[in-house]
Amino acid sequence: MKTAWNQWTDAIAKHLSKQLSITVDPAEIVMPPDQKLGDFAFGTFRLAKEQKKNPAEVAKEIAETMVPGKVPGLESVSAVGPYVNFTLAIGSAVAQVIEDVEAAGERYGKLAERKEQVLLEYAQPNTHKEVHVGHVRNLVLGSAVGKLLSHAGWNIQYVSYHGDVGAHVAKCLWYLDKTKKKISAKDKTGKFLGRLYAEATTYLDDHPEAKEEVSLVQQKLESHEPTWEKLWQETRGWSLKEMDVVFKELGARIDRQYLESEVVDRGQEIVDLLLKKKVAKESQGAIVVDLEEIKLGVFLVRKSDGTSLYATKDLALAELKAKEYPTYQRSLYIVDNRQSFYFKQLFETLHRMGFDKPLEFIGYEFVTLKTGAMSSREGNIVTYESFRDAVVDYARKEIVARHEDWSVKQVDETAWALAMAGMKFSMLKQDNDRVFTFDMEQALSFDGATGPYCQYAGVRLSSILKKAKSYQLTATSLQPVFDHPSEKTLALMMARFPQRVEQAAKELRPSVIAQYTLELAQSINEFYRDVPVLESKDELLDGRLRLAAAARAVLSQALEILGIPLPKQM
RNA sequence: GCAGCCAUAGCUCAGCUGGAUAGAGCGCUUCCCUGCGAAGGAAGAGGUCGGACGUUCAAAUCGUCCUGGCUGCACCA
Repeated sequence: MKTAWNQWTDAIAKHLSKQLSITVDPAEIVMPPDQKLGDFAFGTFRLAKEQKKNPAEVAKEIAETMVPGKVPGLESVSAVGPYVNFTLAIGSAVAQVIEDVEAAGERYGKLAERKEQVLLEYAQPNTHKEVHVGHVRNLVLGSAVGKLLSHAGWNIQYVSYHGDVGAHVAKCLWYLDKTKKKISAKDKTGKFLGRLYAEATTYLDDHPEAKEEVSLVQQKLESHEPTWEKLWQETRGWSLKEMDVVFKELGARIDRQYLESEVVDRGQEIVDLLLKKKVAKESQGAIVVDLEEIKLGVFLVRKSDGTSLYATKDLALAELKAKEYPTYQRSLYIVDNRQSFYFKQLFETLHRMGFDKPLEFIGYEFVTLKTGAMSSREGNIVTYESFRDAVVDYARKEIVARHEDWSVKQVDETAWALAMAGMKFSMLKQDNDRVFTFDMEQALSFDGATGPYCQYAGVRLSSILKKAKSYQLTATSLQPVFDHPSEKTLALMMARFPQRVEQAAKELRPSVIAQYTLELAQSINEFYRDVPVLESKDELLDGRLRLAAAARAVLSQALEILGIPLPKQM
């Protein structure tokens, strides 16, 4: 379906093409920097060059000879400098956008459905460690990328991957055993294990001689020694259960949970295969893939003691994914940018072993603190839980201050919606390739460019619509009665949504949608500031209410991509 | 040494498939609630778009070089 926006630019481009006897692409119809100049603009640079004339003159000629009425909905044409500016009539423009949104309903802004499957790997916290704000960025970003691609029509399969074996597990369990910690029922959490892991790390720094003991534990774990195996399975369960809760809270969908333990054996087989195919070779006792000639260094796939490492398992994981999802068209990995070099090596190695399925790496910069990098060693990790609790508490306090009469349930539900908005929006509003400096003080603000700000605009519209229920609507069909510039600004903003979704999906950048949501919220603010909806009469009242409802629908769609709910009240 | 990312207002960031006076938010200075909710809005101060050269009618945007910061680069994950 052609959107209102495309209809306008197409019509203008077509008319210009005809009048000037040249081909004007609709993409050449752009937006002026200031809406006072017009709603659309056409730069005459190319034309002027061809005709060897001054661009301003060309613009003036076009504007003078063009009859606005020839293009439906167009009100006026004017030349400013080298640009021809086009202004739409408010009434019909707004009505057209509302009709678009109403007709599309839930599908507004969504691109044509396609069958192709996309694998999206994200959510890779390890077991036996704490889930911290760094993981939150991954989870929130991954979910948004998935939603974005869904809107663009792809069939997304969300996949998580957890390191449940390896040195860090051995370290944690070794320390648990060594210190003979008493474990109470409430200790059976991933958080508890994460703290143990941190303590173990500190201990080992002071007692490097104990590393041999850890190594021994790791060997016992890898040889499935029954007592250790049992402890491993039990503790892993705590972590996985906790992650499950975290993912659910953040609305991070997982269709298939992969664990390193299920690919480690196959990984070793693949290394043997690579050796046989001479893709890999022995070096200093270890097995590597030499990628020096393409400046990718050497890729270690098996340690000299014969045990596996990350790469060993990732090779097998790629294979397993391809086996379980044989028809996938794209396979995305949402991973910390610090691993981009590693992933280049991995993809190249997969390629050399004959793996020809498409793979894409989506990197994002890490999360740091004002006081410096987060490190379990220094114990300055901001855990997901502490972050969430602080934001929820803050939200609750703000709500109670405004609504003394609300029930506990109402306060809790709304606090949750605001907290999620605050957390997610702050993580999504900036681009992936920017280091995110986590600042609790900033996180605890719902003013300005924040998630709650966006929600507030929607809530205000809801408030108007709710009050309007007592009004008697007289008109049934939408009339082009709109007359305020703020109505048009809002409508044009709504009309731009589909193309922003398309852009964001193409670039895999949820920040495009976050920025759009802010702009839309601002337009909504202008609208209800300037336009007295409930004081309007008859068709105008009806039209404005429908504009408000449509605007709220678009806002809600945009927020949905970001994983942010729109509360009824706040 | 090799590679990747970043550099735009005091701070946090948009804008980057070249185009009209470089935009938000925070903070700061003033205003606006008996008005469809002030988690809002209006106004103001604040910028050599890191630097140089180049391409172009036109560069924050493209290219080259440089500077500064961050991050990777063999037995961690």
